[in-house]
Amino acid sequence: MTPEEMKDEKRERILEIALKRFTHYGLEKTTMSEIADDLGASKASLYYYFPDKKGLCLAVTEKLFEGYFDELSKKVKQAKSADSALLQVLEVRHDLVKRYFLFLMYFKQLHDNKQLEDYLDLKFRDRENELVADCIQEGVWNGEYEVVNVAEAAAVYLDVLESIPMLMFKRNNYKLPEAETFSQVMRKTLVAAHYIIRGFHKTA
Amino acid sequence: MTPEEMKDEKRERILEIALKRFTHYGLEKTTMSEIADDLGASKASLYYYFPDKKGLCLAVTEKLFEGYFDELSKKVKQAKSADSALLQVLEVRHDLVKRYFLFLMYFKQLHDNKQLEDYLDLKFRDRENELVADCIQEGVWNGEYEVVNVAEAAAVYLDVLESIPMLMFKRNNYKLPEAETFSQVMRKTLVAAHYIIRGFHKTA
DNA sequence: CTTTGACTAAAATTATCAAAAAGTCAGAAA
DNA sequence: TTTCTGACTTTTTGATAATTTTAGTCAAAG
Repeated sequence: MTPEEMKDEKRERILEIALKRFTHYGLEKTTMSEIADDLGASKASLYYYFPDKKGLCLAVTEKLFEGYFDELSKKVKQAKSADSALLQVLEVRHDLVKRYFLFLMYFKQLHDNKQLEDYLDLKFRDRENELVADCIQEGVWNGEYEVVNVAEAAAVYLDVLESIPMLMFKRNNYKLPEAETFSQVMRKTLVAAHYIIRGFHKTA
Repeated sequence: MTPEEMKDEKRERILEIALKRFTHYGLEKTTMSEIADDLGASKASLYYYFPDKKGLCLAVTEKLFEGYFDELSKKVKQAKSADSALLQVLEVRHDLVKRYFLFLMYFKQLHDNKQLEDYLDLKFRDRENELVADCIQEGVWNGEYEVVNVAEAAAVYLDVLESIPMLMFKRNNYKLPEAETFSQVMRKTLVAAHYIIRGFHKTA
């Protein structure tokens, strides 16, 4: 194993450990010292692998989203129809939110930084939009759908998938959700998605 | 004029004055003394007409929503089709949010009280749901729509109308929106409503 | 090249206290 | 009797300062 590979591997270990903490306690309740302790090393050594806490968080985020998009692309490719592809998007997305709720929730405070926001919009939202737009475009081509502005339709679909959970969590007074809450969110979102998708279909 | 009517009229004046302050400065930036000054009376006299600040806020809220529902019912009754009725709901709702944004926004902090939340859910959300359900039911009866669970469909429609603006305000970092932001919100919500409504229609 | 303990700087937390606001009440005014 | 008020108490809020925690640095060691 080359030194370069050693270093990458250690970076990966740090990312895994950090993700665990972030998932369980959230960003702001995780200190660099705790991550270092979990790693069995000193805090200072973390700064050898990452420039600062923000950099570490960003790397964790990217790793998480890469995994998300891998899963998403796989599921969408397997789908037999545009309808089922769009429902797959809903499902994979829901799994992500359920699993990494705390991490994703306290995301914002990491990004009081305009630059980072833009970066993530590009990397995350745009990519998701394109993927969904492809699903809808596919539906249009095979005659399943009748949609004039495909990009707009994709954006709306994703906006609803994002906003309905927000609404539900608000109605839950922003408390940490129980399993029951998540399944309510899933149900609501599914119904909304159902009608939106029906709206993509050809009308009578 | 009976003494009872005199009292009611004064109550109304207080409500109007309070609503003005709440609209302009929000709930927490409005003191009872300021309202009293606007009224040209002493703060203590307010407590003759309302039990406490919460009670006053609640009365203002109810008055506001009564006006909202009056407007809403009128517009919905005038609508020529279920589609246009549902779009009227969107429009009247948008006007309300735009006009009383500050007041509606800082609503939550008034209602750290479970009891009040429930009360408002009953009085406000349920009533809105019923009204929209009637629109959709009408559409089903006249052959415009094909919707199995009308109450569920109504709930989804209103959830989308509520959640898309939330999402947009979040993306605006919860800053006080400019006029331009409101029109973006309106546009987004309109597109979402468009597809949901299309989803209510009979499919090919 | 990697790691660390000991360090500094910055941020978050808590404690304190004065000012502001909510809310009360005995009694005046109508 | 009904409506209103000035003077009052209690509660909340906000600013500031003291304290602790955490991020981040660095010279030196392995």
